[in-house]
Parts: sequence; structure tokens; C-alpha cells
Amino acid sequence: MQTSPEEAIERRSGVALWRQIADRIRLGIAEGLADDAGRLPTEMALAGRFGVNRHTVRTAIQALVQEGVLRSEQGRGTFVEGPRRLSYPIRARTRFSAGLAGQARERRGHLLSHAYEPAPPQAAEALGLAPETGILRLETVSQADGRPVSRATSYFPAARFAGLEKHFADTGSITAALAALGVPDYVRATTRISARHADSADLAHLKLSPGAIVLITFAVNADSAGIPIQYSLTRFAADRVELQVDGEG
Amino acid sequence: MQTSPEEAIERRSGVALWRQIADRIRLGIAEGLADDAGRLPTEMALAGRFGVNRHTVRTAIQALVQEGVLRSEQGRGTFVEGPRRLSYPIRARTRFSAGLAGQARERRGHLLSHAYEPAPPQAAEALGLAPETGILRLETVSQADGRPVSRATSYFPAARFAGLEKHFADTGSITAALAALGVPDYVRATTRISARHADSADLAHLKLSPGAIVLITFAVNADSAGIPIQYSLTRFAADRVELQVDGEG
DNA sequence: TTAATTCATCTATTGTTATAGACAACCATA
DNA sequence: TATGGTTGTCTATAACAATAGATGAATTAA
Repeated sequence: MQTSPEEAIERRSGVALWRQIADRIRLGIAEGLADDAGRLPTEMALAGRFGVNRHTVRTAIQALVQEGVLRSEQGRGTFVEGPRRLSYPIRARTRFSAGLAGQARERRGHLLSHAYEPAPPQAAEALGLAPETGILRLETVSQADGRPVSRATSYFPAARFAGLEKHFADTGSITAALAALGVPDYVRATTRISARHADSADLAHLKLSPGAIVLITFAVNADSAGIPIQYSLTRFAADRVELQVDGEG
Repeated sequence: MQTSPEEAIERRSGVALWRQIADRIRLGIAEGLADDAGRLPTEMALAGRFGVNRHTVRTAIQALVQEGVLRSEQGRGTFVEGPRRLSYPIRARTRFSAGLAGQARERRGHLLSHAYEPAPPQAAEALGLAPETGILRLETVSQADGRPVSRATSYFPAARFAGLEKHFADTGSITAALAALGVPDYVRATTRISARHADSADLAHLKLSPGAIVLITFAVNADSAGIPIQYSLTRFAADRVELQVDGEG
């Protein structure tokens, strides 16, 4: 609970004040920055809270309006426009679409591209394959209610999963595609999570604005016999998704 | 005069080019940007790769030198200086110090402050307490080999854990402090993970440079009977730590 | 209708960021 | 020692970011 008059804005940091403020407003919305009617504090009030000029706050607000998060109405105020952050569970048996049940009406994966190629070192190691073994690489984007929430690069052993991309393109679901190839169940073996600024590919595919943050997960999934079947690198839009790790539950 | 950049950088994004490049270099080091001797490509080469002026690359490198990640030697080149990223496991029974075994020689938590006060709404809800119930709040920083890796705000029911702060101050370990108060074992019930830019408190306590990213976890721990005993908000320095989520193992 | 509140727009000034070019200092090695 | 490659420093210019103040336009409430 921050109550200091000047709230955490860094100057000469290489990150423009308006962007820092935009990020804080975006995050603050989830924590009740706006009132019950979805109205934000006035520009002057925000300027005072962050210790900056009103014009700087306006630049931040304009960026969020551009992004679809806010809407300004002359004489009335500035209002929250966009949806809240989705909570994406990470558990042994959680699937993307199952995990978001109840939070979004429609969700689906889209196939951007696929390739059969030698496994890069990281993927070979994660899947327990000899270096250069043939793998199938899928580049996908997942959306919830039409909003892109994550993009993934997935590697599968080519020998076992040839044709997987067709099933994925049809169903929009990795789970369904694997089931069609005789893997009715699989578990999440390990996941590593980090974060960085979005790169230009993230910006394009996730429709982010420059400076946004992405959560990165490296995950290995295994079949019921414990054999690794999928290695994936997923980038989540950090302002649309949070990752939820549940205990043995 | 500009050659075609191989790795695109976002302009007019509110994030200065030198900071974007610093972030990319920091992350790139983990992926083999430097050669076997730890030497980075030359300033001119990096400028070409990112499509910016050499001076802009220099500003980025200077920031990383300041941060302790790089070291420049006139006439020779620029070299990697800092340690690698720690992998912090999140599992039902993982403790901070146990999880980092083998990755760092010395690790310890430090108590910044503590307070007995009414529970804020989020904490009360997470711990299953009535609003305003008395809680103990600890502000702590955890270090590995003298480098701060995370800072946490933890809430405990005051009635049950009075005096916990003394045990923590003595031992530098929440696990040991809880054990001293009759909780020999506990499990991680749920964890939510998100990310944002570091705020000024993060910068100060984690010794980060402006613009750095922090991973945020909201976690609830429960005793062996399933009763919530701790609600914590932890900020990890994203360039020093990655979170690892293991399957049922 | 009036007054107060709030967002929108304009001008002007200053500080920070990025580019450009030139040259010095230093290092490795042929 | 001579050469080429690398980092360090300097000057200069342009674009962007932030501040400041004044005024207009739309809305709400008295």
C-alpha cells in the first residue's frame, strides 16, 4: 500500500516518464485505481500522485487510449475500457483452453507457421533427443475473445508427431491435435518462467504497444509414460495475463 | 548512414534505444552472445546488429558496466563480468534457501521492517481471516552470495505468530522461524505470477538499475492441516532469477 | 443559467536521447 | 616497430520528452 506523495517514477532511466506512468496505470486498474463507475482520477490528480506535469500524464493516457485500455471523455473524465487480466493456471494437467474456462467466452490457437527441421540444441536437450534429430516446430498464437494473449514456439519429435500441424490447424488446440495422434493425456513436466520487454515479433503477433512486457515460459510436457513430447517457449502479454501456480491441489 | 538492422529495435516507444539494447545484451549473454572468453562483439558490430549509432551502444554498455554485468577494456574489447541467472524452483515444498542449493554459496534473508497492524483486504482474504484482523507484516530482502535477488512483503496471522520477526531476524529464514513457532512443515497452496517494471523501492532494495523488470509472485502457504499461514508478495529481479515450476515430482 | 470541473489544444522553453564525425589511447600481433 | 582493430573522448546537431502557462470546449451540478 503506497501512500508516499510521489509514487515510484524514475527519471533519466531510459524509460520515458509517460511510459512508466502508462504502465502503472495499466497495472493499477486491476487494483482499484478506478472507481466503481470505471472512472480514473483526474489528470491533475494523477499528475500530483506521480509528481509530474499534467501533460506527461496526458501522454500516458493517450497511449493507453490508443491501446484500447482507456477512453477519455471531455468534461467527464477518463474511463477504463478494456477487459481485466486473465489468470492462466500452470499445473501438471492444465491445458490452455481448459484453464481459461469461465474467464473468456471464446479461445483458440492459430497456426502461424510450421517447419520440419533439425532440433536446435536447447530443444534436443529438453526432449531427450540426439542433437540434430528431426523435429516439428510450430509457431502459434493463442487468443481469448479475439485478443491475443500468448504466442508460442513448440517443438515435437518429428518421427512421432508427423502431421500434427494439420490437426492443430483444424482444431486450434494442441491437446486435441495430440489426442488425434494417439496421445490422449500428457502432463507438464517442468516450466521455467522469466520476463523481458516485448521484441518486435511479440509486438506484431500479440498486438502490443512498444515497451510492453512479456512473461516467458519454457515448458516440457511428457506423455503418461513420462516420455517428453513437447518443448515450448511461450510469450504471454504481461498486461493481459498472469500465471497462476497451484499447489498439489 | 545506416545498414539494415538484423535485430529490430522499437523507436518512439517511450523506452530509450540504449535501454532496449542494454536489456537485449543482458538477456543475450545467457544465450551465447559472448564468445568462449566472455568477449562481446565490438561496439561497431553491435551498432550494426541493432541498427543504431555506435554511441547509442556505448550508452547501453555503460549502463551494464555500472550494473556490474560487463567490463570494458580499452583496446581489447568488452567482457562479461557478472554471474548467471539463478533458477528459483516453485513447488509445493520448495523453500527459498533449499531451492538454490548448488547455485550460490551463501544465501540469507534480511529483515527490513516489521509491523503488527490490521490486515489489508487482499491479505485477509488470502489468509481466510475476517477483515481488519491483526496480522504481522514482514518486509524482507533475500540475497544469494551477497547479491539481492528478491524482496518480499509477508503477512502472518498475528495471533498465531507473534514474535516471528525475532526468529526470522536471528535465522534469516522463514522456514526456521516458523519451525521455532511450532510449524515444522508447510506447503505452497497457490502462486500467481506477473511482471512489471521495477519501482523505486525495488530499485533501492534489489540494487537494480532504472528500467529493470521484476517478476511478481503472490503466494499463499498453508500448514500441514491446510490452514493458510502466510500470504506473501515477492518481487524477483528478473535479470538475476528465473522461476522454475516443476511437475508433480 | 451560472459556476465549477474536466479534458483538449496551443505556444514556448529546457533537458534528455540519438546521430554524426573526428581523433586519441590502448592492445595484440605480424 | 608498424599496423589494424578496439575502446575512450570530444564537438555538434537534430529529434524527442518534459515542463509551464494560457485558453477553449464539453459536461455536471448548484
